[in-house]
Amino acid sequence: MDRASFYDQVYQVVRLIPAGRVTSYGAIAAYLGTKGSSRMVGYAMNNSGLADPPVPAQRVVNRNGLLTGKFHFNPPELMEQLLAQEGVEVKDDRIINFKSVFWDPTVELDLEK
DNA sequence: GAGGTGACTGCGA
DNA sequence: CTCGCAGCCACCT
Repeated sequence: MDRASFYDQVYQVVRLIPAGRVTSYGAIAAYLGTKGSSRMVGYAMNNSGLADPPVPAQRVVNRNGLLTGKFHFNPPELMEQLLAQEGVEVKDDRIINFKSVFWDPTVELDLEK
């Protein structure tokens, strides 16, 4: 149960994000049941660079599709480069057609309904 | 053990 | 569209 830290749970979900798609911190938080604690998701990503296997943090953005965490990459511009590599267009630190590439774990993973 | 922090979100103006 | 305010809670010092 609590064997896996909140961090690990976040990493697992992020790694399930298919290439060319993105999701929001709130979506992940909601999937983990900590909907009200979207901040914790972002906080967990703080160690994403140290996680193993690596976490595609570039596929995680805020609710506006804005690359809020780009400055946590090294170098910062790496985030949009990785996204562009996967076919996600980024303009002015924001994802173009965000709705089209949005990947909601609560929908894609919880196929109950 | 207590306090501060923050890769967020929703709502009101 | 943008800006500001408050709530949220696991992790770190």
